Amino acid sequence: MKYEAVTIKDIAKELGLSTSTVSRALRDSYEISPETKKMVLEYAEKINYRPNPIALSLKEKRTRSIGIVVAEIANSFFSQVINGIESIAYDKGYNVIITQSHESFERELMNVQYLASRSIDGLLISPSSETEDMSHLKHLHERGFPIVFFDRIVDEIDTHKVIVDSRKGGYDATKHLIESGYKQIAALANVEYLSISRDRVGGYQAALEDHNMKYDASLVKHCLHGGLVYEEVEKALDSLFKQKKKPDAIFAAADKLTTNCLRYFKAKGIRVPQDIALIGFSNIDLTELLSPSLSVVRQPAFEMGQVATELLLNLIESKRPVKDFDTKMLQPDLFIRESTSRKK
Amino acid sequence: MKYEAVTIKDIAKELGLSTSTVSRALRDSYEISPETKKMVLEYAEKINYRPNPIALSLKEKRTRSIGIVVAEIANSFFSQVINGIESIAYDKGYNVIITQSHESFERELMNVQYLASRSIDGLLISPSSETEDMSHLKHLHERGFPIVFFDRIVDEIDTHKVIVDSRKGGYDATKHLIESGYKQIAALANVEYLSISRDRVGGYQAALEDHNMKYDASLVKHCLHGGLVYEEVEKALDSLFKQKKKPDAIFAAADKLTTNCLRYFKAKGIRVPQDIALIGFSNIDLTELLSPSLSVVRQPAFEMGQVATELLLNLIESKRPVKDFDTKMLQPDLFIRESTSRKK
DNA sequence: TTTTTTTACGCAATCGTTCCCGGTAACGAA
DNA sequence: TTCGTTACCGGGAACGATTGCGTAAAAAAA
Repeated sequence: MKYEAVTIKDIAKELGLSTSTVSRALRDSYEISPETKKMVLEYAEKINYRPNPIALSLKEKRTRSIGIVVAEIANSFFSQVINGIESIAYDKGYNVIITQSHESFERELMNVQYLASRSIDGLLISPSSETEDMSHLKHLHERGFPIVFFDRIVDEIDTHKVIVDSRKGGYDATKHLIESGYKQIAALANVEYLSISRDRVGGYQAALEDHNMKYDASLVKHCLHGGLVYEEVEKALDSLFKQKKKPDAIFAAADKLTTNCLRYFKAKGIRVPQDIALIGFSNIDLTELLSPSLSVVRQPAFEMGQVATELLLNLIESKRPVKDFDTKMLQPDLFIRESTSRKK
Repeated sequence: MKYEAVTIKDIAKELGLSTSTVSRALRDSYEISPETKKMVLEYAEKINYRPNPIALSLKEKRTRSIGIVVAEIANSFFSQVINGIESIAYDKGYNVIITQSHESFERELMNVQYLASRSIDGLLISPSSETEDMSHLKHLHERGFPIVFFDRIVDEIDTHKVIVDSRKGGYDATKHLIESGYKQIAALANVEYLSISRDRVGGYQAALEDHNMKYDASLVKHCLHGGLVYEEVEKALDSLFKQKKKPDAIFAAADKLTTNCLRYFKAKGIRVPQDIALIGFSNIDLTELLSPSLSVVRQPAFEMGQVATELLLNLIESKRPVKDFDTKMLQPDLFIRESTSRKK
């Protein structure tokens, strides 16, 4: 079924004018007489004329739309980021195209390829946990395509980046556990090569050392899909609990890891915080309704989306190639609730 | 900063061919000699040529992309629907553009206008709770623009629709409350003119009557934004608890209503299910981790997205105007947990 | 050898819009 | 009368890709 829209030609034909005149009348050019303008404008209104953005894009070599690649929109953190992105983009007249990698490198590649082949003016991306090879993004960046990274960043590509002080988040969470009396603190993180994993675990390690507690690598487990699949969390926790010195607290360094820990404890009849304490990165807005209510490190997701978008639009609208790039760092918030009550 | 992509012209110039020849070589036309083909293909590969989808769209009058309008992607139900949509769309080579109305009519209008002005081939929409006037969609539909409604449908527009048997969902939830011994069952719903509200409350009413319990309109409250803002839920519950016959159970007819009820009870120190039972429509995957774990009516969101997309693609790819429209009805699932334990 | 067919490619129109050049009236001034 | 100005408007190229049609050269058939 084809849908035929009205074009500038239809107006020109009906009114006995040329397309140039109609175009100019619609754009309120000084070269067109007031009467002609009025006539064109009224007729355009009458037949509900809308300029074809596709044709405009072709001519202007810009689409006034930006692309987003996130792991999962179902993840509260990402949906909050997206809301932040939208809030700025719409203000500036940009449209937003959202795609999901589902933590798959292949999907990410597909999405980036599609988006980049001229249907967007710039890209906001938080790479999938599977993504080690960055050449797809590197190529684009080298050819001057505007890219801004948020949350998960890549050292080898020099462009604007927006991150949360993950190290501080990990540090504060761990410090809180230590000060609440926990002694065997395990950490659960996303894959190692991901920037946020390194930093969050780095903060965890620093907090331990600052409090004269030994860092034990066997207490740190990594999950390939960031907890997206329950089984990987189950496996990690199983192995933790099989060790001779069982953990009495867990620091989970990602949203899905945190909730899947809780799911695991519930399934196994392990009580939180009596048997084990739990704190994690999470942006879900139900953490205080959980059983027990969850202590979390919360990221300023909405703000992150806003900042990233502003940076990207700067890149897009800059006249000259940008060579100086910023990395903005936002601060996480620590929320203390029942899941890390002081150890008795 | 402008990003210059490689075009077919660059290849033609470099190889001393015409653009037609290059185009045909790339599309593997029989009219081109094997040697020329090889040469073109290799050079295209070398400079990483990608056809410009904008130019193709202009010529073919189709963009191979579909638009989505939902209230909130942060809502689990919608993000699951979107995943269902994507799963089908990508298989068929369609791209997906997601927009959010945030339950605002104005935002919905903006999004639909943008999407429809020729940048998408079809529309999947679940109108905002504020939307009473459907003329923006009606106009499009009358001009043959493919639209499929899901979840929230509109009687006055005759096109494909995908819904969940909301009446059955409301009926089953209410029946479960009755059979668990609750006597004063209140209902909290989205705005009245929304199809799903009518049906869910309709099911609630039918269940009461089938069990010889009087339907009391004062026990049914509506929230303009479907519980998106906590205050409207607070107000509705306040007024319910001020009545002389206080409810001993609540049936919440939307995701946000359900969780905000829980939030309210927690804030007021009202125990669930001892003081009041709670059951609601919800698609969040944390309901069993809540305190108490939540009895819910769950909708087959992913499947709904798949079915809606299949219907839409049928419309788009149909040669002749479609006059016969389907309304597919999917079945909800009832999950019984602690929040509706039998009354003592 | 001549005619026909096949092969392999180029020309130009097309999609909807903008914008650089022109062009032509009308009018006033010289 | 003639030139210059201003006010309006149209022709046509351009953006990138596809495609119907035309055609030269080569190959095959007569």
